[in-house]
Amino acid sequence: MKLSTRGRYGARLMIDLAAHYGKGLVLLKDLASRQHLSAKYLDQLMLSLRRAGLVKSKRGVKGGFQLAKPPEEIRLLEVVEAVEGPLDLVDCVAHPEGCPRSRKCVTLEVWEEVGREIRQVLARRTLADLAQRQQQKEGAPF
Amino acid sequence: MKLSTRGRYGARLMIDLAAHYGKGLVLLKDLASRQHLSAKYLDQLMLSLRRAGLVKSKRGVKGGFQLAKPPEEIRLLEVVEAVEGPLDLVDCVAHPEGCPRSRKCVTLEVWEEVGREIRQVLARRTLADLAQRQQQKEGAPF
DNA sequence: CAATTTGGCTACTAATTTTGTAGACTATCA
DNA sequence: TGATAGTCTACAAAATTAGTAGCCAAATTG
Repeated sequence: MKLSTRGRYGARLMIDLAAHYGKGLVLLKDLASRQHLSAKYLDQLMLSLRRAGLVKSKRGVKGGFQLAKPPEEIRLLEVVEAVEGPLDLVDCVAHPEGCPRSRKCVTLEVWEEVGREIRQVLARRTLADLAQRQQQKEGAPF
Repeated sequence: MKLSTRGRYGARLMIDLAAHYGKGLVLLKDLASRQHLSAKYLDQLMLSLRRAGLVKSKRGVKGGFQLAKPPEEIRLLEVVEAVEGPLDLVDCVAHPEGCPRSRKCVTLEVWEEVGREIRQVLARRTLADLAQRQQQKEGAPF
């Protein structure tokens, strides 16, 4: 019941990109060194984020990454689902037909409800919110 | 971000025990065959549930298991946490001192909030609720 | 156009976690 | 005292996650 590194790193990555929004492209290696993460691994996360339509990239000498839309329009939920896959507590929520018990399963309903709740919390936060809070914290003494 | 089999089986186990509450001890092997699970694996889950004070057991010839308190007083949250451990999305919620970033980490707050929400949903359901719903569903045509 | 930079993508390996099994031990009852 | 049934630790197999390697494709610059 833990978020994997993909979700955690993905969130940090996108908040970083949000902080640089409107200031041109950001290099993957800069992102990696700022966040103390392996560039090669971030590379993979970027693949997912790009395919989900959350970041745009440009290759070659003056290349880099940037958010595909303003940080106000990107919710943390989208980011996490892009890199982690659907946020359900159990697979049978998405594929109830695979389980013969699903029709008579009381716990299934509960797992569904928890999933909805998780998505709601994550959908409340946009990258703009988070980037702003981040900046406030940076300024604080510690 | 999935619940493991421990949480899923644990819930089914306890709902089964709730349905038999007040009717004497239940044998592990009966529990296992009713739920189509390995007795040896359930054995382990029972260990956790007993240590958490949720079930009582008796050894020997007329032994078996039963809930340690009435089903109305056991919440799904207790069951899941007993077999899965603390329901936090990230470890740094429980151990922020291990991460140098924790003080300035904006995502930490979000993960904490999600954790609270998950616990709230699971705390709303008691084993009595679930066992009753279960019985209703059993009776239904399909 | 050739060299260099930077992202795109696939495949693989290593580490970790999850899922289960084996087996020896202990209590209880007839 | 022998059979039954829970207790507990350790181990093994399977699955998932985390991270690396390496080659390809596009853009820029000289």
